[in-house]
Amino acid sequence: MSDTPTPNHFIRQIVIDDLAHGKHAGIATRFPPEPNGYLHIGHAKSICLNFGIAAEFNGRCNLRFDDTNPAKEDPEYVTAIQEDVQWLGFHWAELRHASDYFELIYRCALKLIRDGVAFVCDLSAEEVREHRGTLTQPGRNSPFRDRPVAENLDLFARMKAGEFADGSHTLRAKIDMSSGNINLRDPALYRIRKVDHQNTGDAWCIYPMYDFAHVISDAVEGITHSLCTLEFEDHRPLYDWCLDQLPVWAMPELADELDRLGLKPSRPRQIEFSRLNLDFLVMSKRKLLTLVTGNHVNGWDDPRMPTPCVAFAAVGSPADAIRNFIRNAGVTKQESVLEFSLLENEVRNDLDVRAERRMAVIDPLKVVIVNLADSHEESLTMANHPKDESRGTRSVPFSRELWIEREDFMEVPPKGYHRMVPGGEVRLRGVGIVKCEHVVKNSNDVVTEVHCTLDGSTRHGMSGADRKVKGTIHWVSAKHALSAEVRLYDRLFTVADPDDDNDGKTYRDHLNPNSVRVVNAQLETSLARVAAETRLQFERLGYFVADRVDHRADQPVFNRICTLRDSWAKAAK
RNA sequence: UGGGAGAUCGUCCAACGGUAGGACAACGGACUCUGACUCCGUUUAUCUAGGUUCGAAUCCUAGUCUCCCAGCCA
Repeated sequence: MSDTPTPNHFIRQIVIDDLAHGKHAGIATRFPPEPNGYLHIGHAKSICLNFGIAAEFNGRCNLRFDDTNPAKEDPEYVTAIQEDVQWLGFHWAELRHASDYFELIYRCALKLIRDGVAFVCDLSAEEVREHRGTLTQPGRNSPFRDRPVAENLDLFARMKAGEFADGSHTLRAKIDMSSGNINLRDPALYRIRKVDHQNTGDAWCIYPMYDFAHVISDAVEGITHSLCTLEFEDHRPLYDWCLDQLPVWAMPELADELDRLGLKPSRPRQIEFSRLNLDFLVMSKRKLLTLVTGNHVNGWDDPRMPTPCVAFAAVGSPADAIRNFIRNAGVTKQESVLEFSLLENEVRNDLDVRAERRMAVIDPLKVVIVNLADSHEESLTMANHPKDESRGTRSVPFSRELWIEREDFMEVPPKGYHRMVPGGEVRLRGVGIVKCEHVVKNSNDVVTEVHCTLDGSTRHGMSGADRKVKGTIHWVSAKHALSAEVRLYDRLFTVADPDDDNDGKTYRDHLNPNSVRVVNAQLETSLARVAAETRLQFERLGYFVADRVDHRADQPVFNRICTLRDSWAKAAK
């Protein structure tokens, strides 16, 4: 979609160099989510990176579910994740599961045992922890570390056969209990979990750990560049150890299974990059889940959630804007927190060109044009887009009584105020210049009506129409107005870093009580005809989208995507 | 006190021994039938200290700060 050149970054450069040196015939990447939750905008970076690199260099990118922990996973998430990837505009070469490779991974484990570099350990989780040592002290060998190969083979077969209880045995790599890198202190490769798996059912009761399954999955799929986030940096030595021990591209005992699955293995390289973080948001799955279960938001598709497909689609952010935002954010190993305004900027840029304009009044105040007849009624023709004639025009009914935005009138204006004031003039968008002649108040001194006269010589198309006035305000004909529910969303948290609990407060203490405001708005009539999910600009207010599920012609519901930039509000504050 | 990684405007990203540049933000101005969009301008940065070099963000040395790791999670 973008016509700007792809910005370079260190991973892209590695790929370019690898290709230039003939290291690979073609490049292959993968996006490997665990189906244990919904994706959020942080994942979108990985999606854009992996699929983007593959697309740019005519490679392939698989969508692979890293489903090695059946207790936490659910098919609901595998469906949702696929939708997210597609919503972002990407297509996978193959849809795979790590669980597709359980047989291959099992045979790899067998080789490790035969080669004397893996053993069955009878230690409990607690005991393993005690043997592991600490960050500064080396661990101690398991008493089962030197079991003979035959015994390991037998025990591992019995683990697989279901003879042992969960947690009673593990298969562990035999590496180095004194390593400064804790991942190398004889890490677990397999554990027993007698639970059904969302993809393989009850076929297995032993499941490979991430470190073991992921590297083999990468290798058998022929992934050339295995891109992951920074926290896996110190797993890389284990990743490479597995590759050294298990040249899956040259293991005869894997041939039939590889063939069955149509796989062509090669040696992958792991490269780490920093996560995408946004201020005023939390990203951890646990915290997001709490927001949902604690009813702080209305479900995973609440527009305030940082989830890409469900929430961004719900709130109407175009996928293009998300992709541009991520492209502009770059790829580095530096940990960073992006300002939310970067995202908003992309959304506004995108919507400014694509969204048609309409008028809506969110906080109505009655205006009566006293020099028009009671029965006055006409139809004005207004452009749908100020910079794109091809978007056509629409007719907007105009009559004697209108709604304007309450904040567009002030009895005692501050200096610099360009809108309607007693005795002052202002332009009604598409109509002409009106002068405020009189104000009606109720017993509480609240303004209930503003009476104006319309200067006929300034009507649209007349010679006086060019006369300058400071302000132009939007309006809706009261007689024709459509009453509608409009949901005004704001940021979910009041502080830039809700995760910071140094002051003793948690992210829950920083929830914005006004993150959503539901109002009854008055819309121009044409808005009855828009389809759900249509994105529009309500002039001077912001970008809005017709709610994908709740919007109906007879009962319109719009969500605010974001406001327009408002330099007056800023100056007035 | 172990292992791994990272430090450039307020924020993010460039600069790969040769003028520290861009985006966003902020500020000022122009334009405007959206206080939008657009346009113009301004402010602000190389973690510190040494060294090498005609020349250092970049190379070397020594510090400092930040992040990650002690799941049979990923």
